[in-house]
Order: sequence, then C-alpha cells, then structure tokens
Amino acid sequence: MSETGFFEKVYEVARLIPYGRVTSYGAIAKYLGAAGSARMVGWAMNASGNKEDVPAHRVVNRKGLLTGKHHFDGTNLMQQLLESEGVEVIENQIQDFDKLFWDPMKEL
DNA sequence: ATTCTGACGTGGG
DNA sequence: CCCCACGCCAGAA
Repeated sequence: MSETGFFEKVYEVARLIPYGRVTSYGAIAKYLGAAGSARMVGWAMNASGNKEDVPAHRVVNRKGLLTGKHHFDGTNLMQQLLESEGVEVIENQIQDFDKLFWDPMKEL
C-alpha cells in the first residue's frame, strides 16, 4: 500500500474499480499524474499478470475496446469475465461504455 | 549505450 | 465515425 512505485499505484486504482464497471488506461494514468503515459499503465497491467487482485479485464482503452484481451490466458477470457459482471461485450467492444465508464478522477 | 516495441491518447485531415 | 502521425516512458534484445 502507498507504494511510490508507478506499478503499485496502477494496481491500487485498478483494484478500486467497482464491480460491473470499467475504466481506461488514460484515466488511470491521468489520475496518477502521468497523463500521456497511458502506455505505462498497460505495461503495469502486463506485469500484474501474477496479481489476481488486479482486475485487468476492467481496464480497456478509451474506445471501450478490449485491446488487451490477447494478453489474457484464453482468447475470450477477458470478455467472459466482463460479461460475468453484467458487462455486454460484442466483438471486443463494450456496449454502453460511456455508462459503464468509471473515472477515478471523478469518482475518487 | 542504442534501438525497437508496446494492453494508449490526442490532434489534424 | 475512420485514418495517420507524434508523444510518452519503461523494459527487452
């Protein structure tokens, strides 16, 4: 907790994402003060593969597209996890993304 | 040390 | 909405 490491910060925010909600890499990056470095958030997620506490499936790009589903175990594991939470996903695209979007800057 | 890549975002056309 | 180019920074080769 309260780690100064960039990765740890990303994990913290990711863990705060409510059930059935999603956010974007840029939103997290901005919240961490690293706006523009959204890629690093994705990198942190990649390293978070071990950390099951980090719901990486709830983090997508700004279009609501499951760009990182390819990095999960299966091919549609990410989509399954989201649908399991009530999130409708069609062709890697989250439906009603604007409604399900969870902004850490605004919510926290 | 240098080069490339990458789970992104923004701006311009 | 789509497509293209640039920026961004950490890690791997």
